[in-house]
Amino acid sequence: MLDYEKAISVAEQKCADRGIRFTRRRKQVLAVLIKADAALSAYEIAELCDADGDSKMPAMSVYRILELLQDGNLIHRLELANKYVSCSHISCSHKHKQSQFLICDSCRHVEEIDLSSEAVDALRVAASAAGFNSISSQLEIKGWCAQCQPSRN
Amino acid sequence: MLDYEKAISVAEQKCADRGIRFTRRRKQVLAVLIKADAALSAYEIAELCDADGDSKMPAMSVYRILELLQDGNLIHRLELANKYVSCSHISCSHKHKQSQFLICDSCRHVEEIDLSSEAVDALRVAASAAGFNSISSQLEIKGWCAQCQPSRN
DNA sequence: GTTGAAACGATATAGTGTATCTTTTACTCC
DNA sequence: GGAGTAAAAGATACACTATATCGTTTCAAC
Repeated sequence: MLDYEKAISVAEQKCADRGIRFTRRRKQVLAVLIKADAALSAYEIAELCDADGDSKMPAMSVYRILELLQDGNLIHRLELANKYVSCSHISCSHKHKQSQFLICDSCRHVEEIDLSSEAVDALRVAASAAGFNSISSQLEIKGWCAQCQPSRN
Repeated sequence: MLDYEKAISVAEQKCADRGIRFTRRRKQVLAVLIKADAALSAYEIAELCDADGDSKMPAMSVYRILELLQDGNLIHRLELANKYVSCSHISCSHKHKQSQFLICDSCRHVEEIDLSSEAVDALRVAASAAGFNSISSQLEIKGWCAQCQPSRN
């Protein structure tokens, strides 16, 4: 899990750089995602904000804020399963054009990994052979983490 | 695109083997998927059945039939994009435990490919290093086919 | 304080999918 | 051929994910 305090301060700085506010709502959403350390749906995020805070978080706000956080590279949207996860590189200077995710099909824990360039090249070659000139910079792979044994395949 | 007649006859045989009927509705859904040669949503399939046939195809029936066809390994469900596609191996004896798909983000054309064992191994190794003991037997990769240039990444 | 843009709230609605119950179809047994 | 039976299909309701739109609030600059 990320260093929470550091991630929040980085997020504050990034918002300042973009000339936008890092409001209570935005902080709530990011905090929930960081603390969850798993992929959450927008509505799950709203519920956790409700539980955490004082006032009700509308789902619409969550969607707006998720989009904003995504534009700031603070979170990622996982298309497999329609869920969202905090970027594991918020608080490091590491630039990453590519995003690769392992998603546990059981507990939804997400690991953001760096595939070897050989592995990525192998995918590109296979894609090229099948007539695909380019592949997405985001790769999502479902699996089962060490804590969860595969129940199905 | 698949040999339509052959694929249908194989599907008939597979249903007979399972002791279930290959009804008009089931044939309609499979036929639409084979002829489309692209990933379709359940509701798109229903619409195409409507256009093709004489009576209205209810969406619920489509979902039921898709599940049944999937159980018979006649089609695949693509979780990226919530769409369905006919199995490219319907009419060949080729057994495939693994399924790997390239999905064009623009035209939704799907290629079912066979990754080299080296590429798959590289993914497994990376997953293992990140604490994932096993990965899904279905891999979905978004990209852009030769006809569609990448508009975004 | 006024103003204006950003942020948020609220409602409506579209798309995807599941649950449940009823009706129809088709096969078997007589 | 007709009744009984189970599979298949129809129909309705509803949950979840997501977007569109419009009104309201907040906050910083002036």
